[in-house]
Amino acid sequence: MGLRHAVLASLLDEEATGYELSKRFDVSVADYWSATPQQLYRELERLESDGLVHGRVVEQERRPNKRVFALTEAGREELHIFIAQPTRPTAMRDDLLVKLLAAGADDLGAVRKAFEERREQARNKLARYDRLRDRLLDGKSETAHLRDAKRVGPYLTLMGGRMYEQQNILWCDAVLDALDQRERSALTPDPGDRP
Amino acid sequence: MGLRHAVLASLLDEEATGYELSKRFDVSVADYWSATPQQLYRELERLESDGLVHGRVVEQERRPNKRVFALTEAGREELHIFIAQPTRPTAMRDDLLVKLLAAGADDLGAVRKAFEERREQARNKLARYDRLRDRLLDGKSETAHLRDAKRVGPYLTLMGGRMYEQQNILWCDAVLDALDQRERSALTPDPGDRP
DNA sequence: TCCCTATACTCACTTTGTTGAATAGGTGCG
DNA sequence: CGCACCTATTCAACAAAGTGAGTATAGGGA
Repeated sequence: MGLRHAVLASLLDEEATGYELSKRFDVSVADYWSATPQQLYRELERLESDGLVHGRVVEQERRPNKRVFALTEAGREELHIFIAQPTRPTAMRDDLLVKLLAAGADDLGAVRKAFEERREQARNKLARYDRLRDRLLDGKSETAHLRDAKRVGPYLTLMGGRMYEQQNILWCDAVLDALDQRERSALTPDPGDRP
Repeated sequence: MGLRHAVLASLLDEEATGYELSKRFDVSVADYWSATPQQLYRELERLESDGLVHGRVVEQERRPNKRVFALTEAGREELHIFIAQPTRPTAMRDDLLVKLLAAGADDLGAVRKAFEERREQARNKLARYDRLRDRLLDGKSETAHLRDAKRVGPYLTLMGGRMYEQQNILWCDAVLDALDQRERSALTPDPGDRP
């Protein structure tokens, strides 16, 4: 039931069409959730049949008609209930971990490449988060924002993503360092080594 | 195809029955992957019919017979191929993020509770990782281990998990601090505030 | 003796996520 | 003018992951 609540949360700020949501979940919300258009349209239909969102058709002249979905009272209530329920622990499920775990001597090159890519991605995300953060704070201080903003969630989740990517970069650095060390000690004709 | 490779990687060190794997994936490998027994039995069957693992029945006297699965050459090859393939970026998909994002003024108590729980879980995991680390290093230094060990994956993934949990704790601290600030500024009769 | 836990596995089902394509008008560019 | 891309959605089929219950045997403790 993950996507369900992610969609509801995404509709908290403003109503949206399936298409708009697919943009958010492809780029913006994808920071911590992703979904294809198909999933979103399906989820929206289910949410509507459960009465948690309400869609109205907006006729457009020069574009296909669209259905704009908004949260209902029941939808807001559902979010309250969801928030109050126990959170089950999340596993990482990152392919990169599996690759590193499984890597033998032959794979170190490929693993290095994978980690360099990951580090690059993490750096890009971090930069994006920093831009989003600046926009969100809009010149004000963090303290002021946390005091005055209607909802603190958007800022604090952003900080969560930011810290996650920073840690990610550090981990990639550590792994790449370790691989370097390996390579060097494999190359040097190691004099005093145990067979 | 996530579980598939996680299972293969788990069989790299030693063969196992579905039951044993379910233990690993419930506790140990669950550090970064989790699966129910049913998933594992199904996955093992698929892997066997694809020739990536091979199971042999071990007759037991005082226990039900069991099937012990081991990697085949094709299984090892599959892991090499997997490692060399591009890694697709992983989304976080953490309910806690959605909860925080969606939280309004009424939900701050519930959110606080959720974050305190998460922090506690993270601390426990961290402690477990530290124990595993000590066992893995077995008195040797990190440098020595990285130089001499057959595979560096187990240690480096452990360090990844460790860093992840440390960052998790810091994030929980930050969020809980922010919620505290909120509460205080909501309680104090704020004199010079904009309506 | 009875119940609980551990071993070892299976069946049936639902929910999620992924892939590929079809439809259909509009905008911008060279 | 044609071609690629953007808006906006739908259909069909499948693969992967998760849920819940059930079966059977054995050992240990109250």
